[in-house]
Amino acid sequence: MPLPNPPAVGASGRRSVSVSGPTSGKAIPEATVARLPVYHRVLTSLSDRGVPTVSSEELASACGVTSAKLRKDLSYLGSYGTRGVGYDVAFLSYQIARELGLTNPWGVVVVGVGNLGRALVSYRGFASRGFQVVGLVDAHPDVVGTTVSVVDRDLVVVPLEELDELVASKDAHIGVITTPAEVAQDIADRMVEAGLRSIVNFAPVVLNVPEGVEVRKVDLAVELQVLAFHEQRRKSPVNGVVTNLEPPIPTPHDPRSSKAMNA
Amino acid sequence: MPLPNPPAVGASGRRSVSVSGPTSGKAIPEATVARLPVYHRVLTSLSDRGVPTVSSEELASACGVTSAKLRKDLSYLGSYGTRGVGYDVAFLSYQIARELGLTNPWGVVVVGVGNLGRALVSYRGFASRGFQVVGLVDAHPDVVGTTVSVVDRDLVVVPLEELDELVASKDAHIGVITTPAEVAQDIADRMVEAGLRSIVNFAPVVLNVPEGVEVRKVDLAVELQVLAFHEQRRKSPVNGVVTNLEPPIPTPHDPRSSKAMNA
DNA sequence: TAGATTGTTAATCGATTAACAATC
DNA sequence: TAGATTGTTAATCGATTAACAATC
Repeated sequence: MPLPNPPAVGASGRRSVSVSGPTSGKAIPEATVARLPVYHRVLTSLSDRGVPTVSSEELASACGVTSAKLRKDLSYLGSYGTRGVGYDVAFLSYQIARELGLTNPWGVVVVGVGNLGRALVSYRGFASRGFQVVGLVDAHPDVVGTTVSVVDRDLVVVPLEELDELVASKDAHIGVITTPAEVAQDIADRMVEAGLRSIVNFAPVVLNVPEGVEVRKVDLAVELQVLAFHEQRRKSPVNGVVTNLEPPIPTPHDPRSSKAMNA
Repeated sequence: MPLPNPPAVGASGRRSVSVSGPTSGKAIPEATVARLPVYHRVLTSLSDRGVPTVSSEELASACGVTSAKLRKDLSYLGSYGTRGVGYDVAFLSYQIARELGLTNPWGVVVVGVGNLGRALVSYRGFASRGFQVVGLVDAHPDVVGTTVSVVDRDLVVVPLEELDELVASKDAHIGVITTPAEVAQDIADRMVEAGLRSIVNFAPVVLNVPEGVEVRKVDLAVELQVLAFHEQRRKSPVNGVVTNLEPPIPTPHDPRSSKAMNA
């Protein structure tokens, strides 16, 4: 019974995501980790449609990356393809799921049950394999005690004071912040205090967290502003600024009255 | 009347974001562009609190980056600081706003007025300087014709067929997709057809768009999965996989019956 | 002036890419 | 076998970092 190609251990040794690899071995670059969920989703979709195998060219195209990048990314996980054939969809999907830690469920606590929080927990993407909303928290008395239906059942919103208890009793690992910006830092502090080490932050603030706690920020305003930058470039393709002679709006006062504006 | 330090033109010439710079000149790296909105927000906050000047060390700390990175980023825009003093908050804020194209407003059209779409348009972050929701679109007859209050006024949801007309009449430049995944590609096609070149996609699919159209993807599932990866590493710090001897769930069929699983 | 802080340089690091030997 | 496609290499590219000369 021939074993799969043994994962190429050793290699050079870039500094990346701690240790990992198929059964032992190489570190996985952060850029690769961020793409694995996309590969996994597309593979799941192919699997649902009954596609048995896929080439790196086909899969890459469906994922919006180049085939070279895809193959390189997958090579960090091990040798799961077959030369001349491609990848077995179900097998590769499972390997990625395993690498991402999706084979057992992670408990998620959502703090801030306003419009956004409610929208997210009812969002299909949340139910995607490996995650379960195990608690809803809010500080507002009007919201606490109300029932919100998440994917598989109903949850009662609990007050902020019960966050610690909730995290412990439900074995939650991930916190999602959907509060107003003003209170987000306080919520983050409480989450860390409660033992959470992974946070998704939807509030438009930079969170200050201790070493070892990972924060992923989701910010519509940032996305819009990056797009606006490119829109502006489109309008004046050669020389950035269109209305360059408009009146200097802010009048620098403190130092640098010399640095007012230039034509 | 001394002019500000002339922007250092020329330099080496990395390939980055087309052309740009203070009044002419250097390209701005994408990584820098993605951080400018954060700098801008923090500067706005400092300005609101009446802080007149800030050092790169202070600002960097508030933005969650290193001061070296901050200064390098700002150097792409021009020389807007004062050695020995720091940066004038209002002045620097304005320069970044100008660079990002936030000095004139960009019209935004939101397609998909479900829970998420509604939450986003009522979200404060949307009202952040330079953006205005000028249209709401939905395909569902129950939603079309209903009124939704956005930041400054009410908008009536229009049917998908009126997207072209809407984009043209309101001079919209950015499209936001908050529909179910199944229809997102169709919506993207229609947006491109309507003339939009900037899209924010909240649907969990990879959109296929022509050259020149920019898509920013926002995906909670991806964020959660990246965090799950790190959580898993935390559980088994040395050797990635904990339950490595669990039964091989997917049985690869097509090729590679040889590549079943390894211990 | 002396102290503080910027703007820039150069080295390092990580990510991408193209090409191709290995091999199914 | 001949054709197809992976896994890996090496070159390139872009981003980060530390250090410091310039200068307010």
